[in-house]
Amino acid sequence: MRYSQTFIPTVKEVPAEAEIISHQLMIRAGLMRKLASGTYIYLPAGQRILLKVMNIVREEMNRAGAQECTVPVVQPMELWQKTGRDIDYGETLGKFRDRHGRMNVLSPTAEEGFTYLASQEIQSYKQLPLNLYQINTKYRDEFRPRFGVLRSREFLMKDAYSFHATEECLHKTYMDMYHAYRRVFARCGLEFVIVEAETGEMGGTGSHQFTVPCENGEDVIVYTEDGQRAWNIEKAPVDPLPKQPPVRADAPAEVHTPSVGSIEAVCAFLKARPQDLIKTLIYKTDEEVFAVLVRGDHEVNPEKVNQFFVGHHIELADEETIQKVTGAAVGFAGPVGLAGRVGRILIDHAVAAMAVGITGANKTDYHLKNVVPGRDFPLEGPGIQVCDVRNAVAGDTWNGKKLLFKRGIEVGQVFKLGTKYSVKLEAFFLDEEGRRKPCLMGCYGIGINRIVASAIEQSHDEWGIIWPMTIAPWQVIVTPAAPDADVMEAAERIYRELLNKGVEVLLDDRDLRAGVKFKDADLLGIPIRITLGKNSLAEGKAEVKLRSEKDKQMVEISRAADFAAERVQQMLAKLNQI
RNA sequence: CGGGGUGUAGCUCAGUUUGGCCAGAGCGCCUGGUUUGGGACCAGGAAGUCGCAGGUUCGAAUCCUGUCACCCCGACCA
Repeated sequence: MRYSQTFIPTVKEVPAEAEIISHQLMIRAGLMRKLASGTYIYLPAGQRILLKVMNIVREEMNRAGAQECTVPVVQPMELWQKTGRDIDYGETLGKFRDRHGRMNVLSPTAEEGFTYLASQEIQSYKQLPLNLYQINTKYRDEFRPRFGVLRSREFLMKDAYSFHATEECLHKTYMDMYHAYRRVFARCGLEFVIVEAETGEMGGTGSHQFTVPCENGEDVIVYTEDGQRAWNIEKAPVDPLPKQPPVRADAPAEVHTPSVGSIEAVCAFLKARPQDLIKTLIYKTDEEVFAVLVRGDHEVNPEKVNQFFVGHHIELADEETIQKVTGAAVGFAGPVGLAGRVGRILIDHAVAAMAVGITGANKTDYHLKNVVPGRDFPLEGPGIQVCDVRNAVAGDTWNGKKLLFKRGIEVGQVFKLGTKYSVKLEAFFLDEEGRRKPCLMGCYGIGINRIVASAIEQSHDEWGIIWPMTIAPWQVIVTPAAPDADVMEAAERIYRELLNKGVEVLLDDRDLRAGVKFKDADLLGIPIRITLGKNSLAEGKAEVKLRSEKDKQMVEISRAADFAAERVQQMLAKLNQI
């Protein structure tokens, strides 16, 4: 392709709207433009990259035995009402009413669509397993789109759904997909970490996330110091802390703490440290109010709490409920005398390990000091449980191994769904003995746009993007660096040779100074550049430079195309060989 | 949805506190010339209802009211 014929509008200045490097470079390199908050137009170079990623994903899905379909983006609301996800998804679910008054959903994911299909088509165990996927636009009306394409309202997702008669069969496909995912991300040139993930409200039986470590990631990865285990922070377990040696403590005493509700405020007021406090949070489900106790410097992990209320949605209680249960305003709840006033009390191990602490007094504007867990409030009894309900923090261990932390971008997730959707949408089959059973399901997602953004986050320098060969918009750029006709001619010849060899090559035939061409080539991140200048031409040589390396190499002009084509093959092979 | 911030030329921004002599700069774009291996130089030029709608005023980018959009933090998120 000739640069003069392309539409690659690069920009010098950093766009004001872009905060993180991948977002900045995607705009600066002319890959995309914003249409509205969280929605982007992909320009030709960006589109080429997306297509390359999609093709890698497609090849690996097909290799793993999944078959490609397409399910409509616009789906009837009734389908979503059957699974209850019209409610569960809340405001994030995009919907609109059509001219007939029917409500429609803009698909944020497609369990419903594929399970509907299975419910219509699958009758016998002989049809199983079945593994179907699509690569299609998804829409989520995010509260706050951000970080360019890392959290956008509209995005491309590869989503696969598998149907099985047995747990073993589900597990086999799950592992096939797991390995296919490893291949996908490796081929895209990404460094990634596989973490154990929470199955959340979906009540599934297992899940892994594929995460690209980088500063700008929204997810937190927790891993053991020996690298043997890794989790999403939502899932990461922690060892109970050692019980602190008992101290002589007087009976609990009320202290007047007017309007001092937050942890920081209490600390400042009582000259205490956050770890000396016991935080009491009041939660509710649709049928019960319960309390969670964590140390003042710890955070409740809602996913861990959720394990105790499978199938229910938990949320922080409203002011009115808190007032009713504790008899005090928000900020003054405490465990002393709380048993019996709430359905359950979950006490984090770290709280149980405390010798003495400060808590709310269940009385507005008062706290209690000298509170000794076990003495002043029970650590066991009906509805009372000491357990792991907080986020891991620096210094924590698991099985005695130190836990370390990293930020990351989630680019894929595999998930054993169980029968949640097949039961609700009646995707049943008859087994060998004629019994009617719901299909066991797995679902498997990959964020196509996120792969692109993470590749940039992970591979760039001060000049621009450095694409892995497998997903680069072009493999080679030929840059005539002088306006002379013979230089241009030599470049043309190399360009045609490369085209004939099937190399994806861009010829920078623009009437511009060499510096501008170099800047654009670097910004765009094309892996190999062949430069022709007056001097090198006089010596019969062309210069070959890898985007990822500083050094250039002089090659005989007659061999330049061959040389570059070989390098392309080597670089592709290196990424594809796994 | 709560908190903070920003809307002025295609882009990045100054000007708003203290209303008028204030429609500006750099980059980009167009024309001509010189230049030609790391975002060239000179000369000339086009380009903005100052987000939008009201209001105050002799006079509004600037003050007031409303509204919209965008960005950041938080809450939320298979």
